[in-house]
Amino acid sequence: MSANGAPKPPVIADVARLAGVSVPTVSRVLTGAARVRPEKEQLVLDAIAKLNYRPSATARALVSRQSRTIAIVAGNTSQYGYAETIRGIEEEARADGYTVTITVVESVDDEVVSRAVDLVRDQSPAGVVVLKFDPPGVATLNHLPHDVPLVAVSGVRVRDVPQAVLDETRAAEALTDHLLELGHRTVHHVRIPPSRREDGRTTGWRRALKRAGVQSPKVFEATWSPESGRAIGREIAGDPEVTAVFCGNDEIAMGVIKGLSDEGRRVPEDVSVVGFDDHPLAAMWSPALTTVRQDFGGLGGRAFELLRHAMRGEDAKRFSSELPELVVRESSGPPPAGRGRS
Amino acid sequence: MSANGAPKPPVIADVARLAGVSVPTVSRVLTGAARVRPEKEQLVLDAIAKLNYRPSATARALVSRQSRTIAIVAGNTSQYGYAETIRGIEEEARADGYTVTITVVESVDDEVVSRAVDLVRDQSPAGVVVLKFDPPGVATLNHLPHDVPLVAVSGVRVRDVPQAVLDETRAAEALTDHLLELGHRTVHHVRIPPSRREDGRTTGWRRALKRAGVQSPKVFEATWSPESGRAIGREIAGDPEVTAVFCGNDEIAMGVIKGLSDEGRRVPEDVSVVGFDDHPLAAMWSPALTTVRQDFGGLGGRAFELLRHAMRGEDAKRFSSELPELVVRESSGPPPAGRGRS
DNA sequence: CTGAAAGCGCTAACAA
DNA sequence: TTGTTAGCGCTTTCAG
Repeated sequence: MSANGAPKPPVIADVARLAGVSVPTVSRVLTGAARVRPEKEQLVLDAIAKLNYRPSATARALVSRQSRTIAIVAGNTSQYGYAETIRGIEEEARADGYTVTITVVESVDDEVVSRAVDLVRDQSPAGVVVLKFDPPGVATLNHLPHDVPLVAVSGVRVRDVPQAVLDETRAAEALTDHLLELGHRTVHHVRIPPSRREDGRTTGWRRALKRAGVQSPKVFEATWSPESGRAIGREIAGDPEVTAVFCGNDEIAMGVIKGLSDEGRRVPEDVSVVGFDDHPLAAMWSPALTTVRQDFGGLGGRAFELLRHAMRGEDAKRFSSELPELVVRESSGPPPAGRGRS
Repeated sequence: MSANGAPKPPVIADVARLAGVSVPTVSRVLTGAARVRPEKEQLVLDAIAKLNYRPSATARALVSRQSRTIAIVAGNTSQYGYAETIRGIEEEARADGYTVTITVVESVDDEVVSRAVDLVRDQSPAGVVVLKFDPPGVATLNHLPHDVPLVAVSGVRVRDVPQAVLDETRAAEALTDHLLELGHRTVHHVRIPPSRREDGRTTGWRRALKRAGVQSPKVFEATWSPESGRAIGREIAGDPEVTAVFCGNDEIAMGVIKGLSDEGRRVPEDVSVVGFDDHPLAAMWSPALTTVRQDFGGLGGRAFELLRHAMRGEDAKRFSSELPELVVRESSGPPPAGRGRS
């Protein structure tokens, strides 16, 4: 138990000693905060290499009052869109030497939200990205301290916070237009749990319908589970008025198609069904799904980009939007004979 | 710029002052390290509440040399199994007041791996969970310092490190047996990228075949993308010998089915196809997928459980295994007439 | 350009 | 039981 008890990692003082300089000098070459005579700098560099020294992130965080950490707050992490967005953020952050933490907020319950907020604050992160695709995300966003760089990621723009969005509203319009152009009289909508009163997907659908002069029919409410889509599919199978359905995401669309086929209705011959996201399995589905491609990974990357600006204190870029691309495949087609627009 | 420059968060000294006690006393009630007279304790508690004080995790980490952070290392994060496992870990960890960080290792490249290892070390995490479902995970595991509590998560057991596993080998055997019992002469296998020479899924398949006295046919190699499964499906569509296919995961199975149907072959009438994982969409598929249910979320939870033991220094629990459950649905059936076992 | 001194917020050791 | 004194490893004044 002498020279052996765990080979403690080298600290800055060890480097200084080995290089024959003072601790602050080592610090200076580490941070580049001030110029150091080249020869000494080399000595320090050699010592660092020799000892395989790494500065303590913790100590740095203590003195600078912030860590090289980005906190991601999300209401969900395993859902495709969330997972991909997180991956995108992590990738960019890692390239910049940041570590990302994940904090999930499971509900809008005050207790839960404030616990999550505390967890985030305790990390004194250099920045925070909140995925506000759902109510928990939104709730948390509102309780987060405003003294730390913050960006939100979502489908619709709000004020106050820099934001990376996918223009879901316009994408939903395009999708609805596509169905209308195929000759359908109207388009029904199955929505996923909205992040607030109404999401861009629903708004875009409504807008396209209005522009075409048709009144929006009653909205069907799905959960995040494909099973809920299936139930709705079964339900609408009996209604001949329904010839086109726009679903909140691909997974729900798959469920709806399943439910429809449970009842013997064919897609797209009897009813057209379109999704949203271009899930990796969308093209594998039978029929292959017509949908809209969302680059969630890129969205995450753009969010980090915005955050980087905010962390630098540059207030310039506060908004980054992108229009998803319409992908027409097999699940959409003209309405059955006699049921189209006159 | 006087009493206004950002309302700095209260520190322990503020609490001590307000409560009229010394700083260490506050620390004592915070940590419970030593008994404090109840009346003073109350004073401290009041002050803490009044100031809305939260101890600095950073300062604590500096002195204790470790943070309330769990680092998760993974080769992938958006894939269903990974994402769910991560969710499971995070959930348990959060309940214990830990924050989780994600570090992804994109390849087995030395540079990449050591960068990831550094990123992890810099956090001085209280523990590390590595998802060694793939080569990058395995590679990183081997380079991680052994002086921090570590647990691995995977499908097969290895020595040295505490581990939470799903018994994929036995599950694969059960699935293969199921196909054999249906009357198929042999079962073909499409595998996903293995974490090492061979994974449990492949081993179990081989073992079941051997037990049945049939030689294992050539293995088809898929990537993580369903598209690769589709290509393989098209390829095997022409081979009448192939009547049953066991795929490395559900997504690949969906791809294979798509490829088969591209070529006009029906599932399960012409060929049976089974997957692995019980993906949320497996039941929505047409035909609904026969597969094996894996509780990835639970797996993550058990991994954290193991880690908690390791962090406490208890060396007791070092292994946690669970047998996935066979789920027979529609994609498997007897071989076509004349092509079954004599 | 460089070193000595101070201090980030907290816990641990030591007296009292 | 409690306060005083030392640091944890680093960056930041401040002299020189």
